[in-house]
Amino acid sequence: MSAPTLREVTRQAARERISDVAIELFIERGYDATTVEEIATAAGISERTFFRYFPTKDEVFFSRAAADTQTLIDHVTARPADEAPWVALQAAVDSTLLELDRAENSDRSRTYRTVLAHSADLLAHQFTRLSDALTAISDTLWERWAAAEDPTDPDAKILIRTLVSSALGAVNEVMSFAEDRTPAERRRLVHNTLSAIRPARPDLGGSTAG
Amino acid sequence: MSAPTLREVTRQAARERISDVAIELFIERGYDATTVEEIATAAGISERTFFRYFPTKDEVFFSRAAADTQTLIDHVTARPADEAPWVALQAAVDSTLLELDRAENSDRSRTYRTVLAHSADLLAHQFTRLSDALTAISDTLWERWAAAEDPTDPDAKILIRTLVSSALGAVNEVMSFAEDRTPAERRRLVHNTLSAIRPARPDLGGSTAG
DNA sequence: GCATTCGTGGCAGTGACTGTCACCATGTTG
DNA sequence: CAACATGGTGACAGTCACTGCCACGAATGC
Repeated sequence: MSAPTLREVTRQAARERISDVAIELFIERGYDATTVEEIATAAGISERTFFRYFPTKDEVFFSRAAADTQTLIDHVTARPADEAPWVALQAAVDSTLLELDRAENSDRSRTYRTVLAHSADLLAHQFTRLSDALTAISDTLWERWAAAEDPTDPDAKILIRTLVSSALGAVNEVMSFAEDRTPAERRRLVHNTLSAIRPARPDLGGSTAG
Repeated sequence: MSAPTLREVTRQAARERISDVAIELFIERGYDATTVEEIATAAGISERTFFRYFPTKDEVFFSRAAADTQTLIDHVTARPADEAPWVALQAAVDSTLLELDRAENSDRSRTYRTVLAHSADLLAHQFTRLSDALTAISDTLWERWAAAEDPTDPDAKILIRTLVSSALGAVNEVMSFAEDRTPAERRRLVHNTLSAIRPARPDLGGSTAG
């Protein structure tokens, strides 16, 4: 987009260095047991400066871990605009999982999940992040649906939200409770679960498989 | 059950008095803007004593607001043990909504939702509470299913979890985004949404309506 | 009457933040 | 080159949720 200033580049580099150090500490001793002061000292800065780079302690974790939900959002956006919401969503979930299961990605995300699972605090914030993703995806799908159908329909938005909620829930459950399965197995589980859902109204995208 | 000690009765009374005062303050000036010290002072106790009655600040809120999820759990438990998971869940959701929509209940829960919606912090904890409910309900349904079918099936537990996740998600979405509808309308929305979900496997409870 | 136990308040401390200020290294301008 | 504005930084004090510790007083048990 716009030319990044020297300052912006430096700042971004600093951010990454801090989060590298932080995540290393999180893995080593857990999120809760790591203080911001320790992160700052390990990164060679003061605690005050840490908070100039990250608004909260958990942001330093999610700055790296949030890639997954963003990928899903991107894949939804990449779908053809005239596709029905539920069809687009299913396809986006499929292709997102396929992408995330690639090589080095899965190592990284397994590590993050471990850190996440050991901190109730972090987990709580993860839920609100999922909730934000739900809103982002639902809004995108709703706008597209509204352009083609009836933008004044009062039920559509909420029905779309529940569909997205189900999809995110399914992915989250499988990722959390089927860590030991192969990526292909996980994808199959998610796919089967989503296939069993047929939107309450055909205009939202009834199953194409009859 | 067991005879409540005099101490237990006094303690419970104190807890209720504190949470009454606290929730009044939350409504008046918002959750985040209310400090524990203010609650304690208003209740005529010290801050230290407050934390002997409630482990955290949000607990004082949820001690009153958690009734809804507990009602759902109860209704699931009340279902016949041999009923398929998804059938039991749908029925439990229906009857729970019916019960919660009764008279004075809905005023109270609207107030709570208002407080909740204005605090990101509180909302995050609400999600973890929903997650706990998800686990409780899923465990109950799984145990029943396992007794009748195959307890060693590796997929069952996770498939049940995704079903419960969808159900809770649907209820949550409707309650959050259809506040302005009539209770009957909300129940219809939830019911329709859940009817559109057919478990990936018939043993988990395919729709009875063909 | 005395000891034990329990509920309470006071107080100090921790950890995540925020506001303020002074310092210093920039880069800019005359 | 000197005066100046700009922005990043650390030090410090303060807030708020929460915890551990101790001492006091009141109810309880023998």
